[in-house]
Order: sequence, then structure tokens, then C-alpha cells
Amino acid sequence: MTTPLPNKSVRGSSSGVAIMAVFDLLGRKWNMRILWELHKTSLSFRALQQSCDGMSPSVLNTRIKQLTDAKLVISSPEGYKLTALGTSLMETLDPLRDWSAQWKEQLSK
Amino acid sequence: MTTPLPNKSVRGSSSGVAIMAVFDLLGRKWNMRILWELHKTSLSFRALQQSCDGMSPSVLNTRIKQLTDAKLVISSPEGYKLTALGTSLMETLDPLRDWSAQWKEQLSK
DNA sequence: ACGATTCGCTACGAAATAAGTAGCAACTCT
DNA sequence: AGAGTTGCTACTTATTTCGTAGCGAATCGT
Repeated sequence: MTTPLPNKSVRGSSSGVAIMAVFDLLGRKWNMRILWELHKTSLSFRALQQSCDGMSPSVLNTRIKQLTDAKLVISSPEGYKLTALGTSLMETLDPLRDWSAQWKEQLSK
Repeated sequence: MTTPLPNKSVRGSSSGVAIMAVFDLLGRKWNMRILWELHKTSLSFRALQQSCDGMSPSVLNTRIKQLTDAKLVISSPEGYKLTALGTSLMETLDPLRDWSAQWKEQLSK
């Protein structure tokens, strides 16, 4: 399992440009979704699994590790939750909700 | 090839919530990156391939089709370029650049 | 104290997706 | 006409994701 992080080589791109690492990390299936679910509330492993359409536990497990390595998620007594960094990411991604509504509308025309 | 679109079922999630479709679409490898590259300038097939670390043409081809279906990218005489919708998506994703810098800094501590 | 649940997580084979390489038809340039 | 470029397809291999089963530890109810 390789976690895409800035500075580290990001899938062939030697540039080490931070945003490429973001694309790589968020480009993995489920990562965005997991952050999204945890944005609302902290969740246990199994609860998180349920809220993500019953995604397979093996993948969830590797995702949790990646997101933890990336310091976006942390394990706590109440379950998994976002770190401050993770919360700030979700905040910058927040406008996506409005955009998606607009997109949906455009596509239906 | 299935293109995740709002309204359409999004990978098991019956909700049809638009933002889930966004996560699904952007969660596929290369999609975010392709949009990012096209944000700067329109590119030919091969130029786009080069700018994405030489990604395989087969995948690039399916991605172009998906992004075209999603009305985010369009083919023009000057090459592939973003639609207005695609541009607006990249604009909402723009704060990600600043966030990634912050992230990089936090991780190095 | 006992079984029954629930929990986080691992194992592992099957299915889906991505990578890598070769090459072709159409076009341009000389 | 010949050489180079472009968009793209075909096909094989590698990697990622899925799906299911299940284990050991903690918690619950009785």
C-alpha cells in the first residue's frame, strides 16, 4: 500500500507538486466519500462501511490507513473522525455541493 | 464503460445525490488530473497524454469519453478543452491548490 | 459465568480497472 | 512519393477493488 503524499514521488510524476498528490489521493476510489461521511459525524469502522454503500472492509481498511498517514483522519474513542487538516479539506471542497447541483441541472437539459 | 452522472444510479447508491456522482467521477484515476491540465490550455490527445505522465492511451481514451459525456470536456479544432461547466468545476476546485500547500507543510512537521 | 452480539480487522479468490506496448488509418509537410 | 504526426484501437499483463468468510477481542444480556 502506498499513500500518496506531497514530497514523495507521486506515481511517476517526479515534480513532487503537492496538488498532484492531492489528485492521486482523492483519485482513489472511496477516499473523497469517506471524508465526506466523516465530515458529518465520527463513525466506527462498521458504521463507516455501511454509510459507504457497504464497501468492502479490505479496501476500507487500506483507505483508513492512507488517510491516517495523510493526517486527514484519526482514530478516537468515538470512532474515526477528521483531523483539523481533514476538516479544512472538506471545507475547501464544500462548494462542490453547489456545483454538483448546477451540473445536474445542466445535464438534464 | 459507465460514466457516473447525477440522476443515474451511482455505484449502488440509490440516492442519486448529485455530489455522489461527482465523487464517483472524480474518484476515477486521472479524471481530476486531466481537467487540471486542460484548465491551463487546450491540448491534443497526445499532448494531453504527455502532460499526464504518459498515461496509457487506452485509459485516456475512455476518460475523454466519460468527461465528454459529463459535458466537462469538448473536442475542438484546437484540441480538447474544458466546457463552461468544466471550467466552473475547476474554479470551485481552485482553493485546493492553497490547501495542498498547507497540507504539505503540516505533513513535514 | 455463559453464550450471543458486536467490533475492528485480515485472508483470499474473483471481478473490474489501469498500464504498457504495438500498430493502423488519416492527415500534413516536404 | 516518403516521412512524420495525430487520434485512436487491440491486446496482454499488472494492479486495484470487490465480495465473502471468518477470527480474536470487547461488550452485552441473563
